[in-house]
Amino acid sequence: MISSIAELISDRIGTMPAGERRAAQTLIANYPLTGLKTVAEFSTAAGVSSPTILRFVARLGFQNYPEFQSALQDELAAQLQSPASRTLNSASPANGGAVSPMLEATLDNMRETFRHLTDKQLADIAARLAERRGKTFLIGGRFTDPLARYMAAHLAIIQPDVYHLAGQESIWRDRLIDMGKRDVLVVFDIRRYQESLLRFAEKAHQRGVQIVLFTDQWLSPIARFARHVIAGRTAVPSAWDSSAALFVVAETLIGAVTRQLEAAGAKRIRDLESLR
Amino acid sequence: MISSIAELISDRIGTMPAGERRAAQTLIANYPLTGLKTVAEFSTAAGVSSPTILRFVARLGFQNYPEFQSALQDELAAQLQSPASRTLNSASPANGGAVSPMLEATLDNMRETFRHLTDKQLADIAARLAERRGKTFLIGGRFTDPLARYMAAHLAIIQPDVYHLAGQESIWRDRLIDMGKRDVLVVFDIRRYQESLLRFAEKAHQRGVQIVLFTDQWLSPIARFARHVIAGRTAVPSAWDSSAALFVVAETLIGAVTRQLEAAGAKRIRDLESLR
DNA sequence: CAAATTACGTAACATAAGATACAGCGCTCC
DNA sequence: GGAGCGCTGTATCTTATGTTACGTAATTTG
Repeated sequence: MISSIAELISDRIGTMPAGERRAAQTLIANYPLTGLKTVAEFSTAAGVSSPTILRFVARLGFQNYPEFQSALQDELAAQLQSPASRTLNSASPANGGAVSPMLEATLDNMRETFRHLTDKQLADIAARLAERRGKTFLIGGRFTDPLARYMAAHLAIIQPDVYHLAGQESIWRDRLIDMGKRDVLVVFDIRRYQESLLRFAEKAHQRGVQIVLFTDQWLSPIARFARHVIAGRTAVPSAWDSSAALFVVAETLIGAVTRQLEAAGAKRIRDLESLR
Repeated sequence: MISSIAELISDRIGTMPAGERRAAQTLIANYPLTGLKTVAEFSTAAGVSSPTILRFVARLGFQNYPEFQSALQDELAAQLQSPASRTLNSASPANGGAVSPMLEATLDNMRETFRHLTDKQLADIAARLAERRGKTFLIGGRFTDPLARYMAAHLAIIQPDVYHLAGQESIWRDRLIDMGKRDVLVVFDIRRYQESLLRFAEKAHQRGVQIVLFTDQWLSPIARFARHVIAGRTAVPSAWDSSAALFVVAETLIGAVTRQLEAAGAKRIRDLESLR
């Protein structure tokens, strides 16, 4: 079974004429980057003419050059998104037993998620959430609503005016009237994206509410209205998508906000304690 | 020092207008592949127009789009040649910030949690949950209730008689009357352990209910009554404990139960779809 | 050794890509 | 509430990219 283009090439390189073989070797030499460049660049890199390159990709079975490039990009995307295959996880060496591939995938998802997330982004979002000028609303979809609850439960302790929007759509909608420019709406929405959330986010956006979106790597349509977008990896060997990466980001944010509000928050926590 | 384009983007994303920010977010979401496609593809992926993409790359300091793509390719080439540096340097190398320790601690927690958890234990619990002789109840504490909800939301799809116990203590207590030997109660309880949960678990235990307990490494007193105990690591450099490890265990279990119920579950899911 | 076939490059072509000009709109700031 | 500014999208244009046709050179075969 031939799965990658590299394999396909080495499979057929024996039957190729000289010029095309040079093209093949050049591509393999620093795969797959040469293939992502233009035909002209590829051809000069290989020291052959453009038509030779085109005949080369035609021989591989592609209809035209763009199709060939798309295939390479897809392959690259698959590689970049699941480093699992190559990353011989150094941190869990003494693991003779087949520990859950689920765990491995989840750990990879988290690393990947944070790789695409800079400290600055997180700090910006934390600052926004810590800024006590307005209210904070949290809402989630079918499976992600618990994440919204989790975050709300923590934030509500360290600062006032934190509200989790639960229940029926009509209930949230009525809360829109309380929402304005100074407020923040945290939305969790992963595939399959929910129409109701989109409608709600749009209306909130129209009212000037700043939206922080937690979504998956394919980006919920709500990204359109969001001030900040956090794209978490969700792919795991299961029938369900994993929200674990988003959960960790949420915890990280909770920690960051807590740190920023330390002074004020500490007093608040003392006050809360004394209320019990 | 700004070394990668991803950093450059997150550095300037704050100063960008809405449309360009969407472009930036889309690119970061699956970096760098979107940037290697054509302007048209990039623009539709981001939901903006082509000129916005071009303005975006111009703002990053590139003369034109091809120059931008070349830069991305160079970066990718460097990455592909030394896969080791990928996981290390990542998108946030200069990590004076407090983000990475949080992630590292969380990842360690998960590894530790699973190290103390055998495949057999997980399989046993999954089997118990998949066994459709009785009902499944889920309940959680102040911060862990969302985990119970999350698990309930998934289990309820693949099998009947799954109930999340929410709201006031008196409400759960009344549900005890429906619970018996054939039933399973999943409890989430981490420090500071809640009296109310303990009381409830004890009564359920007296009625012969099988208890599956998610707790921290210090073990909630409910462990005394539990048939299965999952002890997750919770320590992170934050004012709060982390429930992330328990979350991942929960997801793993959801996956395992789903697999066991595959045949029956698939039919059930089809039936559900047809109800919409 | 000669003839035919295949491979390769040059050059012209068509197409699709990136770039630009401009107008409308929304937003912010008086 | 009004004026100004800045952002965004549509439509147009230009560039350069991929593609094809054709002639020449190399290679193989009878």
